[in-house]
Amino acid sequence: MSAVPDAPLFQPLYRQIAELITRSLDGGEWKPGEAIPSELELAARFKVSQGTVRKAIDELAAAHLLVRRQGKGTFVATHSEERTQFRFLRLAPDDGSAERLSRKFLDCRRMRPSAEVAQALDIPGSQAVLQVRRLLYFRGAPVVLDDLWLPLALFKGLTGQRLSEYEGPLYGLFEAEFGVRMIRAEEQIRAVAADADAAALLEVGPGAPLLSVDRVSFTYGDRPVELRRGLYDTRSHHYRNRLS
Amino acid sequence: MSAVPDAPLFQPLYRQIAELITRSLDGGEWKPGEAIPSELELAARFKVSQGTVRKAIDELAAAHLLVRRQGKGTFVATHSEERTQFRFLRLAPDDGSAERLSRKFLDCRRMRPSAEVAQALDIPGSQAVLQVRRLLYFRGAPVVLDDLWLPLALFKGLTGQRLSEYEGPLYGLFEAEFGVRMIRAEEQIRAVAADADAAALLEVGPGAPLLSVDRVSFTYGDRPVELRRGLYDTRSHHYRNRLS
DNA sequence: GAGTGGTCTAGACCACTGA
DNA sequence: CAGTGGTCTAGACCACTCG
Repeated sequence: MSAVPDAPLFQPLYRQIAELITRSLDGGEWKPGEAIPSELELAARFKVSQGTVRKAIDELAAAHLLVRRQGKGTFVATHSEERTQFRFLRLAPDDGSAERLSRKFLDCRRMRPSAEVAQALDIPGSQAVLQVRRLLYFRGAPVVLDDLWLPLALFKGLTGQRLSEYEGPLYGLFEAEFGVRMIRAEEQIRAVAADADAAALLEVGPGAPLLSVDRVSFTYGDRPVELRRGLYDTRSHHYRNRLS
Repeated sequence: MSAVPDAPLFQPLYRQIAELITRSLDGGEWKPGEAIPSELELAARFKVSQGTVRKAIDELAAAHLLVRRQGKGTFVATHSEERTQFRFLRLAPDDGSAERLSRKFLDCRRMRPSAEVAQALDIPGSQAVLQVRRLLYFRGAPVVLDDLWLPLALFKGLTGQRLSEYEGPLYGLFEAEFGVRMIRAEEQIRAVAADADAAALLEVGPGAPLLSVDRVSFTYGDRPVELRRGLYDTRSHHYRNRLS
C-alpha cells in the first residue's frame, strides 16, 4: 500500500520537463494569460531537444494548464476569458440559446469547517474557512444556488464587499487576486428535493426536484482548494456532459 | 453557413492516416479486441514514416478507439472488458465500495419512433425502432431504470429472448453481434420527480427526486445509433464527473 | 522577414512482452 | 531472443502572426 499507488520510479525526460514547467507555473514565474518562453528557449534552458520540450508542453496543454497559439507562442491558461468560462459550469439552456448569465453575491462569512468540509479540503478542523453563498441568473431568472467553502489561509483579504463589487467568473478573481488557479475538479451529482431556503431563492415549489452538484476543485499538485455545493433548477436547463 | 463548420481544407498527413485507420475500423478490417498491424507495418502500407503513424495512433488512442499495450501491440478498443465497463456508466456508490451490478431485461418492442426519437437518431419517422427497457441493480437493489431506442435497421434480429439471456454490458453485445461500436456519447442531466411507473420499479416513493440522464451515443463518423433515457435513484449513489 | 508553433522524417536506443 | 511500443535527438520545412 502506497499513498501514490501508480507513480513509476523512473519518469521519461519529457515528463520531468513537464514537472519543472508546472513548478514554475505554481511558483508564479509566469502569470495567467502571459506567454511562457518559446520552445527553443526552454530547450536551451533545460538542455534537451525541442522535441522533448514539445512533448512536455503537449501534456500540459492537454491538461489545460497551457494554451498554444500557432505563430504567437504558448500561454498560461486563465479563467478570465470567454472561451474558458464554461469549462467548469456545465449548465446549458434546453433551447440551445446563448444566454448571458449574471451573478448575485448573497453572503460571506468566516467559520470553522464542518468535519465534511475539513475532510474535502484536507485541512485540520481548527483552520478557519470562508463560506460564500451566491445565485446565478440566466436571462434574469435564478437557476443556480451555490455554496462555497474556501480555506481562509489561501484567500486572506477576501470580503463580502469585494465579492459584491466583482463581476465575472469567481475563478478569474481567485487567480488574479489570490494566485489560486483551479486546474481540475471532481463532481458528484444527485437529485434532491428543494428545502425551504433553496425553494425560496430559486423560486421553485417546496420539495421540487433539484440537481445537487458537489464539487471539489484542485490546484497544481492536486491540492484541493475549494468545496462547492450547487443546487440547479433544471426545469429549462440541463447539465451537459460528453462521454468519450 | 456550412454543415461542418470547422473542417479545414488541408489536413496534416497524420490526420489523413488517422482517418484511413478509422475507416478500416469502421469497415471491420480489425475486430474489437484484436491487434492492428504494427506501427512499422502501417508505415510501410501508407508510405509514411513510423513517427507519422505514431501520431495518428496517438489521436485514436486518446479518443479510445484504440488501446496501446507496450511490448504487445495496438488493439481495437472493446466494451466487453472490465476496464472499460464504467466509461459510459458514471454511477458510483457513495461509500466507494466496488459493487458488482446486475441487469434485468424488462421489455423489447418494435415501434415507430416519436418525433423526438427520430430527430435524436437522425432517421425518418417512417423507419422503425426498437424500444428496450431494463433495470440495473447494485447489491440487489434497483438503482437505474433505462429506456433505449435503437434503429431497427442496425439491429436486425435483436429480440427480447436474446436480451434476457445475455449477461454483460449491452454495448458489448452490440459490437459483438451487430458490429455497432459506441465511440462517444452526449448526456443531458436533469432532476425530475418519479412518476408512478418509475417509482414502483425503482422502489422509491411517488414524486421522489430522480436523476434523469438522456444520452445519445455515436459510432464512427459521429453517426447517432442509440438514444437512451435513464432514471437514477441517487439516494445512495451519485453520478461522478471529472472536469478538466 | 523574423519568430513562433506545427509537421515530417530518419535513426538510435530503451522498456516491455512472450516464445 | 525478436518484436512491439516508448523515448529522444537533429534537422528540414510548413503555417501562422505581426511588425
